[in-house]
Order: sequence, then structure tokens, then C-alpha cells
Amino acid sequence: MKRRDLFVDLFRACNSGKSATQLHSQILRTGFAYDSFFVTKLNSLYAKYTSIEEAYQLFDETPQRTVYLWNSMLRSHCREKQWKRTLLLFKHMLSDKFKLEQRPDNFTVSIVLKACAGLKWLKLGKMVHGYVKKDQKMALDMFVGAELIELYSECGKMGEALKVFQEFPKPDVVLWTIMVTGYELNGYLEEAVTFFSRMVVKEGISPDPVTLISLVSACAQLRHGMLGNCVLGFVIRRGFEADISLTNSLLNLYAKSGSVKIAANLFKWMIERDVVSWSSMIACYVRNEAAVKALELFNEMINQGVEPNAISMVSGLQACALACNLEEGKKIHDLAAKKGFDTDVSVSTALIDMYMKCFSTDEAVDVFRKMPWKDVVCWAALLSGYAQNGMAYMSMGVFRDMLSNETQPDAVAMVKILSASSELGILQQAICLHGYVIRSGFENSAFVGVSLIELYSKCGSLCDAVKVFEGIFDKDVVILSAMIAGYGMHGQGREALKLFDWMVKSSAASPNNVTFLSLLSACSHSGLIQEGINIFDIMVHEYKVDPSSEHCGILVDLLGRIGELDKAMDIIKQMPTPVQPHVWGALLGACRIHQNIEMGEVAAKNLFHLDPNHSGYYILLSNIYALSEKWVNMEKIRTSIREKGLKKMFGLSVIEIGNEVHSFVADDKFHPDCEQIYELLRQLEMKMRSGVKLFHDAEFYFGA
DNA sequence: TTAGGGTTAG
Repeated sequence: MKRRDLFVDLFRACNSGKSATQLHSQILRTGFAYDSFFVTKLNSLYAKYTSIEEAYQLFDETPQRTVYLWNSMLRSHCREKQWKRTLLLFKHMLSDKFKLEQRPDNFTVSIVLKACAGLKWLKLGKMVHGYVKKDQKMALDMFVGAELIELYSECGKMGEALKVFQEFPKPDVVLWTIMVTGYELNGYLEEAVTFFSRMVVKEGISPDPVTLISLVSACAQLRHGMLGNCVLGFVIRRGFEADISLTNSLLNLYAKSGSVKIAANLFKWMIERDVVSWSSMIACYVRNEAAVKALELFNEMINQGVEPNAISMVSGLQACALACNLEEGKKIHDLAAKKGFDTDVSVSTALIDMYMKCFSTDEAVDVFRKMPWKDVVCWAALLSGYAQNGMAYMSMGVFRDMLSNETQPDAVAMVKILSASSELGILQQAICLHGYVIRSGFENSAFVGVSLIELYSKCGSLCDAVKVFEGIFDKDVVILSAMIAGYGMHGQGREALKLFDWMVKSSAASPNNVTFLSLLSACSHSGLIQEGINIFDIMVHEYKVDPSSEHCGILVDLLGRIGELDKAMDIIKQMPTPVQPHVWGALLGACRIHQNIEMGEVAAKNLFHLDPNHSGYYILLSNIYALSEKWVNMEKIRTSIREKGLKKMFGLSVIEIGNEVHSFVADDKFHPDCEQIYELLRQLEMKMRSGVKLFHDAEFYFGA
């Protein structure tokens, strides 16, 4: 048999999927056993379709190893993402002086660079780059260039990546795409979009589906929905709609930019859907708080026989957490266990989160304990879960355990521990955590800054909150809103208004719905009634912010306090969204102040319907009756509280003096200094009633 | 002879 005939046979066999073993014996029979071409081809077939071990056997048996054979072996490890084994083999290749006929070529170099990128081994990668620079031909090889750019972009060195890119006089679409992807993955989203437009507009290179995926992914993070429409048009014109990854990334763009309807339509329109499409759509519903729809979709996916992966499990569990649906959550837990995903760190974290949000702390802890290895995300889920369940004191213990397990917090974990700590309100602890923030270099994180402002505000130290605020250079809308809320908490409405004024005049940031909520609440807590009403007006008419149920609740409270009960009622009637209990609650409170029994009864009726187990509202109504001496009605309400077995929720107050934390409830008589405390309280009350400026006296008493 | 770029969750 001639070599040429065997060559043809071999290629036919490759295409028809004939096994490497059969081919091997065929080659041995024909006497071409040491032909380097056949050996290389067989080696790659073994590695691809049989096993790496078989490939190694052939490799070991071959006395004359060409660079092609080494490359084939290296590539097999690379395909399996065995980066360290790839580099180890490369080391052997270099020391195999007697058997190696040629020097490593550009193909070898590109594989080695890929392994360096996979391990983020910049030092070795740079050495290889030095080797490449010495060889003109290799330096202009676009395959090598691609791997070099990838290496630098994986290591976060986009400047170096750009230098390599600029060495090429005519980079092709793949090189452009790697640059766009690099910018996108490193969070330089605007640069990714600019680079893309340079490629298309200036260089006239037509993007392919892969380029578009990276562009769309950048737009999704920028919440740039408009660009999605352009890309969608292009996709249809070019007939790219069959590329499922591309349509998935478009779906994700609409999902993240809040266009739920468009996303749902695109999902329906897609020719083919894979597990990524389903997870994206489920995640879209979760993000937009449509928990029921998300759960329905998850179950539909399972029923249609789509094989779930770890990510779709996470989305399903998030839906359960949002819906507070423990039953469905447990079902997904069982399914995850059956499919072997319960040891996956992301799935376990989602399980912890789900159980915590469904108030099942024991189950959450159980999942946490069973995790084979723990990362910072799951520690953060556990400690914030405790805080959500009113057990913030446990969060502190978890944080300490996390540190002693040598897990360093990231910015998210830091935010969670700070907010857990703010639930406790212990200033001494806040100061310790602030110290930790500075020592670990989180000081410049905007998210951490916001949490610190909130923490100090809640621990009663407004001046520390202001110090943190003033230290932040780039004051965005979130930071400004947090500071306004801090002033509000301390009854400093005027300061809150001043800061808002500064924010608007200096154009530091544009106020959003949260800013207005903080501001309205600050006005309400400081008795700045007319100012609050004006702010609401500015919000709706100047800033075109749609008032939420929370905004309306505060407005009702403000109007109610000055006796404008009819106007307050009008606001409730005009609300576009379903009226939440707290809005009626604000009206009921106002009715008590102004003795409006009729309207109070209307508010109470609605409240008893919406929130039948809240004892506070019954007590409010009975107080209204008591103040207007309607004893019969009052007794009816009191009886109904008893019959329903409603218990009053106790409010626990905590105050920190020196290094000691004192806690007490209303009418508490357990404190050792009880008599003195009540005496001071009585004096303060007298002063309040006599209209003396209390603030200065309080300063005198507490030595503030 | 061997060949470079991609989508979802945390």
C-alpha cells in the first residue's frame, strides 16, 4: 500500500469516526509505523476520542519525536484545561534534546501561552513573550498574537495587550474580538464599545457572531438596551439568529436592561433554546421580582427535558428565595442532590440564601457545614442570612470564623458584615470594623463607604458618618442618599435638605427614587412638614420620578400631621400601585392625632383586611375610640384582640454606655439604676410639656 | 501534519 493511499484512507476514517485503535493496526500492517505524519495524526485521534493515556503510550513508543508530535500531546492537555500538566510536558520537551528534531515553533508557543493565561502565570508568559519578540516570523503570527493578548487581558494588563495588538499592521476579526472581550472582562465597558466601533466604522471589518457576543455582553453590563435593537437588526439581516450563544447574549441584554417584555418575546421567538436561554430568562424574572413566573419557567424547563446545570439551579433557587417558597426550594435541593450539584459551591451558596430567606436557619447551616470547600461568597451568604433572620449577633461569630479559616473578605462580604453590625448598633464594634476596613484596603470601595455611613448613623454617631462621607472623593447618588438618610435618622432634616440642595446645585449626581425617599423620611422625622410636601412635588414634577408606595406613605403621614386628612385620602385613592399596609397605617395614625373617627375606621377596615395579625393597628383604633370616649367601641376592639390571640410585638431598645450595652423594653423595671432613669425621664417629660428647648438640656444631662 | 476569540448564576 502506498503512503498516499493510506493518507486518503486515514482522512476518510477520521471523518467517519473510525476508532484510532483500528487505524493504528492498519498503519502497523502497512509498515508506516514510524511515519511522523501518521504518528501525529494517530496521537491526536487517541487523545480526542479514546484517552490521553493511550495517546501517551504511542508517544512513549515513538523513538523520533517531532515537534508536531510534541505539539499534538501538548494540545491534548490544553484542550482538557490541564494547564499545569501542559507546562510540565513543555519542560520535558525542552530537556528532550536527543529526541527532539526541531525547536518549539509558533504552535508550541501559542499552546504554552494559553496555559500561562489559564494559570495567570504572568512571569512565565512574559519570558515566552521575550522569546517570541526575537523571532520576526513568530512575532507576526496572529495565532501567537491572539494568545499573548489573551494572556495579558487575563492578568488584567490591558495596556500590555494593546501594545501587542498594535504590533499587527492588519489585525483580523479574531484579534479585534479578543481585544473587545478583554476590555469587557476587565470591566472597561465603554472601551469595549469604542474598540468595537473603531473596528467597524474606521477599519471596515465586519463583526462575526463572536464579536457581537462580547459587545452585547458589555452593553448588558452598561444596561444599554438601545444598542440591543441595532444588534438585533444586524443579526436578522446577516442570518445570525441560528447562533444560540448570540441570541442568548441578546436575551441577557434585554433582561438586564429591564425590558422584561422584549426579553420574553425574544425567548419565545428563538429557533432553539438551550439551558443558558432558560437560565437567562428565569434570572430576568427573578431580577424583576416576578418570582412566580420565574418558578413556573424553571418547572417548565425541567418538564421539557432540558438538562439543568449548576447555573440554572442557582436561578431556580433564587426564585424560591424571592417567593419565600420553602416547599419548591426543597424540591430543587433534592433535584440538585440527585444530579450531583449539591457539592457545587455556587449551588450550595444559593441553597443557604434560599433557606435563610425562608427563615430556615438550621437547614442553611446544615448545607454550609456539608460544603467540601468554602469560598468567601458562601461565608457572606451565611452571615448576612443570620442578620436577615434577626440574629445579627451570630453574624459576628461567623465573620470571626471566616477570618480564622483564612478566608479574606471581598467588598461584598465586607458590606454584609457592616450591615449586619448596623443591626446591632454597637458603636465600639463599628469602630473596630472601620479599622479593619482601612487595614484591608477597602476604604476606597464605594459600596463599603455607603455601608460605613449607614453603620455609624445607626450606631448613633452622626459625626463619624459625616467624617466617612467627607472622606469619599467621588460622591455618587448612592453615597449622597445614604448621608441624607443618616441626617434623617438623627432628626437633622435641615442638614438633609442642605445636602440635597448642594447635590442639585453642584450637579454632583442626579437624585433618584431612593434619594427622595431618604429626604422625605428626613423631613417627616424632623417635623419639616411643608418642606416635605414641597419635596414630593419637586420629585414628581421636576424629576419625573414615579412615586412608590413608600413615597406615598410618607406624604400621607406629612399631610395627616397638619390635619389635611382629605388630601391624604385623595393621595391614597390616586395611587397607581396596590396600597400597602403602611400607607393606611400612616393615615390611621393621623386620624388618631386629629380625632377623625370616621376616616380612622375606613383606614382600620383596610388594614384589618390587608394585615389581620398586626396588633398595633387594633391598638391604634382602640386609642382613637378611647380619646373620644367611645368606650363601647374600644372594648369591642380589645375583645377582638384577645379573641384573635394577638400579641403585642415588643420593641427592644439598646443603648451603649462606655463598653457596656444596655437593653430594655417599655415599662422595664429590671435595670439596676431603674429609679434614677425614671426620675430623669419624668423631668424630661415635664420640660417637654413646658416647652423649654429640650436639646440644650439633653446636652447638659448627657455631657454630649 | 497540529491551530486563535463567546452566552447564563455567585
